[in-house]
Amino acid sequence: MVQTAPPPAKRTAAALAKEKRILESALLLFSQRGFHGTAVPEVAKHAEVGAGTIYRYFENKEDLVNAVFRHSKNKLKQYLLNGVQLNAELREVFHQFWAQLVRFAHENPTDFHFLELQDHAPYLDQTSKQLELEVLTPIWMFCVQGRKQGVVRDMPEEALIAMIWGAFVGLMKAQTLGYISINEETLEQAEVTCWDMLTKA
Amino acid sequence: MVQTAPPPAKRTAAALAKEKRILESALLLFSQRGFHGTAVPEVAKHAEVGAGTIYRYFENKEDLVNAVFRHSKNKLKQYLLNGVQLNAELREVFHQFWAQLVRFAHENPTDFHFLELQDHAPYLDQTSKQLELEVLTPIWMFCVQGRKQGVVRDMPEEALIAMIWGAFVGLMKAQTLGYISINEETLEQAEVTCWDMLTKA
Amino acid sequence: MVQTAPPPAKRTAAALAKEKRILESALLLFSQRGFHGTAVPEVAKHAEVGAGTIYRYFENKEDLVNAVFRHSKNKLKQYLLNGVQLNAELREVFHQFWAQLVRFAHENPTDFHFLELQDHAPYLDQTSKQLELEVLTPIWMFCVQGRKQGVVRDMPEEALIAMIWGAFVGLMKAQTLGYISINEETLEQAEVTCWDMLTKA
Amino acid sequence: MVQTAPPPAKRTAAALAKEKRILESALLLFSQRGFHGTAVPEVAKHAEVGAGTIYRYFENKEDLVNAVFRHSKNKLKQYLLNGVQLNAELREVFHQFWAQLVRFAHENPTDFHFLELQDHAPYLDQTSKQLELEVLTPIWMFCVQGRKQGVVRDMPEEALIAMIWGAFVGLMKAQTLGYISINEETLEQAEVTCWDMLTKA
DNA sequence: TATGAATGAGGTTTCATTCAT
DNA sequence: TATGAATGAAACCTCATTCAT
Repeated sequence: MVQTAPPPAKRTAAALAKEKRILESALLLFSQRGFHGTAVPEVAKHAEVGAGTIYRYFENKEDLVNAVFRHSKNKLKQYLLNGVQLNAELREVFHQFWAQLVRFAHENPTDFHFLELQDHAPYLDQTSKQLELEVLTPIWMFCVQGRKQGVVRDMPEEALIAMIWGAFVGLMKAQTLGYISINEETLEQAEVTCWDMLTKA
Repeated sequence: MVQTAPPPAKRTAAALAKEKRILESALLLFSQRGFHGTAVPEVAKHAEVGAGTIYRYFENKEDLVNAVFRHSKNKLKQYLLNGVQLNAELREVFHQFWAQLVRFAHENPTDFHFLELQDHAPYLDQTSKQLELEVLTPIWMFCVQGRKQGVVRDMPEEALIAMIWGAFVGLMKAQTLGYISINEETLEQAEVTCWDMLTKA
Repeated sequence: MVQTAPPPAKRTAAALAKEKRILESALLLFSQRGFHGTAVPEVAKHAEVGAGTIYRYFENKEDLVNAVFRHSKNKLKQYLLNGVQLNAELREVFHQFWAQLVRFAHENPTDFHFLELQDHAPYLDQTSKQLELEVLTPIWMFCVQGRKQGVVRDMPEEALIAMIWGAFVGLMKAQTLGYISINEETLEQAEVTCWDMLTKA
Repeated sequence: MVQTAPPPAKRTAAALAKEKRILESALLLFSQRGFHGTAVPEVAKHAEVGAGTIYRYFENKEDLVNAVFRHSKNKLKQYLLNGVQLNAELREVFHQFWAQLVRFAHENPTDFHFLELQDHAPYLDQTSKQLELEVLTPIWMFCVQGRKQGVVRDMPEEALIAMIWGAFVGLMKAQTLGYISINEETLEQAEVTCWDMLTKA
């Protein structure tokens, strides 16, 4: 064979790298200025590609933001799915959930900021909305289990989850906005506080 | 002189009414589509004034959104200042804070949505940022008092406040997004939960 | 009355004049370069208005080209409706039709060029397509009448009309492209030729 | 040397086939959407070649459309040159011209549509414009001959040709636009009509 | 030679702001 | 003072053309 086919992996690799740069740039700018406040050419410039190139990878701006959303949400999902052993003792499971949330927010501050500080509803498509629910599933199952064991506080699980999640987000947001500075100790106290939300008589 | 200036009181009244309409329209649209997603002419149309009129009351779009922000935040401030007797017993004070928050969110859903579901940092001016802190002052004082009495959980007040506030916002957000439906009972259970967050184990 | 309302006619007059300038500029450029070959800002520049102004008068480019089409087609319709006495003798009616066509093409060369030398189908809306048929109605009625009187050649009227119309267009097109130069005499000979197309051997 | 140049004959054959595919695709799309309405990458996709490949065969888009034009016009030229015996009797020659036109339009509807329903002037180069005239030459000679024999109507040949051609085009256009449906009989009646245009006293 | 990913100029359209009325 | 028509910069997106592979 004189003319070997070019390794498809290579072409794909370059394309994937470029797509990744675009997604990362979009995530950063969207998280800073919001969807409407971010211009596609700005994303292109930050990703060091031509403006038109973005439209080879994403149908339009809305498709792009959905891709960013899904990417971040999937990352979060992995943290919660892989880092938590659901068959452990309840107190331990909650501890692991908390630790994973902290790890996610620490290792991916931009993703966290993007996911929590915006009202995504207007541009999310069905797939993205579905994903949003999926992420909460393990937490919800954990609550149901706790309820059965009589450990979880007597109120609708969904409301409890929303409050605990909101407490965590509030903590992170306060830090981002510079209202507080969080250290290890505070984080552990916060974890206890949230466990108490979930359970205390 | 054929055209006498109208009595200043009347002019002021009419002007104030017009400014109010502009602020209300801006609040509504900003809360629905965000700052960048809202066009000034749209605000004018909704307020039933000419597009140019808005620029007689506000320097530019950014000035407008700051005015909206301050207006909503001041409203919230009033709820927390006027509706709470700080010299009452701690448990009761917290109960009143909670009731006022609920009342505010219930009576001013658009203001609440606008204040909590957006990342305002990019366009808020110094005055607005100052106001943001002021609103928290009574709550902060309440916490400090509780700390002195040994009732409040042992962790930084600012972090505690951020978490409790976040829990409330999370609850409201979940309702807005349609994840849960909140009734009186759930709200009371949520209040207890937050009190448990605040107080020692 | 101290402050008379501004004469609405005046405001309307200015707006109408501007709309007219836009329509005329669009007609000229569309007729020269076609729909896709003409940029909206070019039209704006030629009409001496801002690019955005066009979108105050027309929803979008397609709406604009439809307005141009209808304007030109209506003009043609008036020539054929007003300038022809349908109750005259057949030979005379045809003569008048011809004269009106010639007058229209002579007095509105750009309209004629636009209407005949483009394939409008892809962007015409229903109203415009309807209008296209209306213009042919008087001619069609004339043919039917001639058929009854046994004067018109024995073949489908629609085909006959298409051929006569095509012959006229071909004549004008040849002149526009510089293949021939038409004088009064030739036009009259052409008229006779078309009458001969219409009538029996 | 591992990679020897392919035999020139083979290369030429493959290249010719590819060029043909490009020309056919361009013809189809240009005829449907016009020059400015057709994107070069679309042509490439339809021809199943890379976008860059087109630029190995044609300098640019304008060069491509000229090639398409010449190709179609040459095809038409062949129909008129090869299918007509100019030394036959006049009535018969005309009949053959007509038959060839019909055959061309029937066998090459896309070419016919492309050639007649667009205003090519803006992008045709000199060679193409020259060709346009060449096609008419046999018809013109036929007219001159007829004139000598006193059979052709007394008016400028060029005008007559333009009208007859226009009549034929009008007939085809009406069919394409769905205004009429043409059968064998109508076509023959149309032929007689055009002969009458050419000759009738 | 053939490809098609990449580009950026330029297309259509929107909108913050101005200004004549 | 109030208006809203007008503007043009800038948004989103397309596409003729190039060039590394």
